[in-house]
Amino acid sequence: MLELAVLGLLKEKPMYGYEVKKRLDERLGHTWKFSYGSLYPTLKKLSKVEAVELEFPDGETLTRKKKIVYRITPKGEAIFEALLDESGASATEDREAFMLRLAFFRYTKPETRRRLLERRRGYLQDRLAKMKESLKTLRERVDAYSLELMQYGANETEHDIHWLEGMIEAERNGADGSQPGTDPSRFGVLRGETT
Amino acid sequence: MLELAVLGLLKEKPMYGYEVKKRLDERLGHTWKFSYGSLYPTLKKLSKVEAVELEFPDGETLTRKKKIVYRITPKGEAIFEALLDESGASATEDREAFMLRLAFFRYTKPETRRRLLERRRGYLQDRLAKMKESLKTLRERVDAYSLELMQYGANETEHDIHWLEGMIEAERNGADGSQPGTDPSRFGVLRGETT
DNA sequence: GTTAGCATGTAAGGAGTTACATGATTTT
DNA sequence: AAAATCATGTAACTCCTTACATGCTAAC
Repeated sequence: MLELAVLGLLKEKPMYGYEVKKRLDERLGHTWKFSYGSLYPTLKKLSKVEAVELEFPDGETLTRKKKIVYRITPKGEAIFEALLDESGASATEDREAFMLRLAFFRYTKPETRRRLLERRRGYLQDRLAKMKESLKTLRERVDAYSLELMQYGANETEHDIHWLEGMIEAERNGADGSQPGTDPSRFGVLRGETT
Repeated sequence: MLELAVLGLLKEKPMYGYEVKKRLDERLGHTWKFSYGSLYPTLKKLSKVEAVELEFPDGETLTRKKKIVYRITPKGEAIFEALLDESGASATEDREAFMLRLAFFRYTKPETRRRLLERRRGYLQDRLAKMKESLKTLRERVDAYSLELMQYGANETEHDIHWLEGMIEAERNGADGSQPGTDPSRFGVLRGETT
């Protein structure tokens, strides 16, 4: 996960490790968090397989400590694509994995996007049906707190299905040749202007 | 997490490991999942510290394989309470940890419940403010997919704050002596009857 | 001049997963 | 009699966290 996220972000521009974390927190912090204790080892690992290269902004040699800019290499781009493709069950069943893929949708083919969105929708529809079943049979047998939690889950799932539906629709209306991810009007299904 | 969940569920009645997983999936599967590969080692660990005791339903000795009922012991109840109490930052900042606590609210004092709910609300309010800030500054700099993701996050957070507000209110109206978790009318903030 | 935030890293360990392996029981 | 589901378990491994450690730089 972290490798995919880091490479995906470095595609935008070279960055410090610190900045990588800050930006990923901004965009994905809602769904997925990680610590510096996993970030730096990951960057190290990526540089060991030559997916990223290091740069020292002061012009000093590598003896100088602190402040390292990481830049993605062509090999890194290839690894990124491989990781993005390798989206088996995890990318549809795991919320975090799915959201991470969504964050990098602009690097995927329209067809890949549609497939992922529809699989996720299908999975959630399935789960929603099961949740409603459980709610029916358990309504009298569990306490109010557990029930509230289950109801919350069902509501959220329903909401998510709606959201996905809107995005699938938007993909359909924009997938005929327009550049991916440049037209904001295709989205905003749930926008509701919170300001 | 798993230890807390398993002990909490076993407080209801003795069960097979298999049943433990099924029931936890029903109630918490929306937020939190686990595999049998972690369940059985956990049960083993719990029995090693005498938090649970084993029972063989066929009346056979332990030579007989398969089908083991686990029953929580007084020591297990103590461990459960300790784990439930030890809710530092994780229980308010980590969605899964918070939801797990919520599932066992009926075993906590009204005061503990109020504290947890309010801390979680405070945390989400904080994050929402930061998310809105990010949205403002990033609106022109990131692609539509990332933006949609961030907007989704903000919407969901707002929704969650509302939900918590309803529960805090419900706690206030029901915390004056009524048995915890027995009056379903205190809830249903988001119910909306999905059937 | 001290607090807050920027910036990087490591060692030990926790909490799970995946894949495998086995066999009983129920349903079709 | 085959397939699904019930039921239990282990070994190797992955991914990440926590706690620690260091030092720079900007703001107040």
